[in-house]
Amino acid sequence: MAGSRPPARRAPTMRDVSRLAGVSPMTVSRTLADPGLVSEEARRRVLAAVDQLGYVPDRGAGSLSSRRTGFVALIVPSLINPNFADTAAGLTAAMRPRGYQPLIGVTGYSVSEEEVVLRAMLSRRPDAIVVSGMHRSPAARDLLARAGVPVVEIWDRPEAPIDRAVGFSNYAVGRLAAETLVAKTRVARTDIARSNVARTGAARRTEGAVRIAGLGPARTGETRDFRGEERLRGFRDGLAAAGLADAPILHHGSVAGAFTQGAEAMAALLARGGAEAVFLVSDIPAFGALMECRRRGIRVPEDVQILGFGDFEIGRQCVPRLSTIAVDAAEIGRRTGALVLDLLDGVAADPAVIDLGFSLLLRETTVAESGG
Amino acid sequence: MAGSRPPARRAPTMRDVSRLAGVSPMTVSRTLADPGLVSEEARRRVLAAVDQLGYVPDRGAGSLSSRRTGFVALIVPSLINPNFADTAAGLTAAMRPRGYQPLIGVTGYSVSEEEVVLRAMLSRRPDAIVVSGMHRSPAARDLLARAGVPVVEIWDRPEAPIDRAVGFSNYAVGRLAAETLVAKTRVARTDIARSNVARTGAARRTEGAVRIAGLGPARTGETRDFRGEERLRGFRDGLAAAGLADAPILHHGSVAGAFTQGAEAMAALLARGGAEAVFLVSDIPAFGALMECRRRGIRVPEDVQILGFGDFEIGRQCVPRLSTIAVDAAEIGRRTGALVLDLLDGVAADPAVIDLGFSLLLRETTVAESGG
DNA sequence: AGGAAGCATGGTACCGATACCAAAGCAAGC
DNA sequence: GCTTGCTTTGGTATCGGTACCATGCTTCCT
Repeated sequence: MAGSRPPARRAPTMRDVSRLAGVSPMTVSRTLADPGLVSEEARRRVLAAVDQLGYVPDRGAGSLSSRRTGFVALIVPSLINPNFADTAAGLTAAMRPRGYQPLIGVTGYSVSEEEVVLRAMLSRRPDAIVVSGMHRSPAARDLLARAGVPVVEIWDRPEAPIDRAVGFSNYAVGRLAAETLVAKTRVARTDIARSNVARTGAARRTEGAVRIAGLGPARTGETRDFRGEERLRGFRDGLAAAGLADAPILHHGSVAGAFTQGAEAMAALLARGGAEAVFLVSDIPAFGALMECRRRGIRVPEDVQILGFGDFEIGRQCVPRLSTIAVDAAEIGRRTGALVLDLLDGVAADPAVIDLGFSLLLRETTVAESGG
Repeated sequence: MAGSRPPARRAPTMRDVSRLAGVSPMTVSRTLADPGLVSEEARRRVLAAVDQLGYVPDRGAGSLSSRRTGFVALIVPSLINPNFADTAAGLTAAMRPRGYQPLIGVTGYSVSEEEVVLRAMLSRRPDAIVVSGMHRSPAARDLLARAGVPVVEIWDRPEAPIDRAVGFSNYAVGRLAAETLVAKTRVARTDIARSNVARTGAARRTEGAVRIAGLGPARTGETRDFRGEERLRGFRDGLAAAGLADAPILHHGSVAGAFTQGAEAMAALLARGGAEAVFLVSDIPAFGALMECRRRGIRVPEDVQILGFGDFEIGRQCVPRLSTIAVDAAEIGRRTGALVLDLLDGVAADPAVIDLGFSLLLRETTVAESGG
């Protein structure tokens, strides 16, 4: 009958293989771990026995003895966020050929949950730990510092890393966003003045205070998007440096359902009088904001310019294509994987902090450079 | 200096805790596993020692002895696909409160890779295995059947499950898609005839053969999206049942970069004369197709109706909102988690195959029911 | 020829927890 | 008072591998 399992007869062990092959268990172990150590003849017999029995080694048992588990803990806020999914995929791809298995822990952006997840990971004795961001509870930081294995903080650029870091400065992303929108607003006004369009909205925009807004996560509550907050902080500072200290910065709620949050934040901004240009801390809410504009017949970029962050696939595909500040999420994963492998091999030549940087991708939700 | 780790002094063991607390290791073990078994006094002393030493039990060692690892293997084609990410999140949420750790394996839709990943998982001796879909290599199926632990196939509705299954019939989804588009095409023609619009394209559509198309994955190659293929098969059969056996079914390539694939497939379809209505096997390429239409000034749903699958967040947010056939990906994960817990507790009351069904969500990329 | 060095193999002692059984301590029942 | 049974605790073996050391044999060198 479907649904029944064979009575769980014990899986064959190395001892079973060794008996069948007529060698000692040690020879079986060596054959599987480093075939070069055993004779051609022994290897042949062992592999035949492995095949015949369908033997799959128990790495848990091996780990206990060798004190290497082959696990790499990866703790991220969410797997739904394509950025972290990409990073997880990149890390996995880099490490699986060497037999490492990622242990993925998801915190749901919760500070307290990170600690719980971290404890669960540590009980599996990972050979290395990869965590996102640089902000965490003191207890969590302490657990990491005492873990006795390589620790890599990713997706940020800590001043004082616990051990290593692979990422970029979220604060600098925000600064660049501010500078970009300040410049683009100037371009837009020039274009409008030059083309002498008599539309009310456009006409109004060529005079008066520059209106640039930022939309990002709230800085309170149990769930926190610290990296988004950093970008928003950099953005605010960047605007202040350009003399726009009173620019509206609107905060939306929890990071879950980010599409909707972007739409709602944009609606709130419009209710407050709108803006000429808006920075959103992620492409996901930026897409939501873009769609909100479309629903209301607000033209992008003519009426409102939109700048996102992350270079998500969705921003490349939508119409108009989203201008964004790009980071290579998969590369963060791959680079972290390579670094971890080096550290585990004792070949740690890299600097403590690897800054992968970011790049500005001006597409269709910001205005083009003023021609001539 | 940043980047240096403390010399990896051995982590404290249960023995260290027992010495500090003045009890035997067994009492420590019991305190942690089932506190009700030890006296108030002993429990207090043990917990204090645990706290003082920062002891984290080694579950690998425990597993070896108890023959329960607390791992649940989850093998999916991709984590980038939000559907599987949602399912993974749902499964994780359901199982973590009971101390189970998901071991996520990603196959990249590759048949041969699934076998490799499965072997890697088996070497960790998971207490249960969850795999997506029902199509796999004979060797992989054999490994699963002999694993000696509960096996749950998800995201499909196998006739002969290896053990258990939680999902829905992808074939039936395709049939429903066909029926839906046949009906919707009739509605659209009626509307157009009634409103007497003189537009060339519209006029042409009220006569001649119904043109309904399907866009989905190729059925060859090393990477296969079997579930998408099933939906497309059901769609083709559904059209044939409606007398449209010669409807164009276009296949796109690898499942990676599905946004672009949808756009390209739509472009190819338009090059072949277009269609009145199109079914795409996932919302991701459906969104790509929708944007391709927008780039070309083709109106949706007036000129082309689009129906997707999956009810992804993106389809809820985009303009126009995507009509789709919805499945609850997170619920598949949660339900699977609950089933696995029951099986591990020996409370297996559920039927071998749990069909969660699906539902039709008619939003804005298909025409509304004809008024009156 | 004698000894050093290297290769292939095996034996033994763990790794750090839990299962299982034994036993001590104590209260209740006759 | 002694047995019975429950609660609480501890000792010992073991889970399935690998580290480490020892051994037998061959090869090569002086």
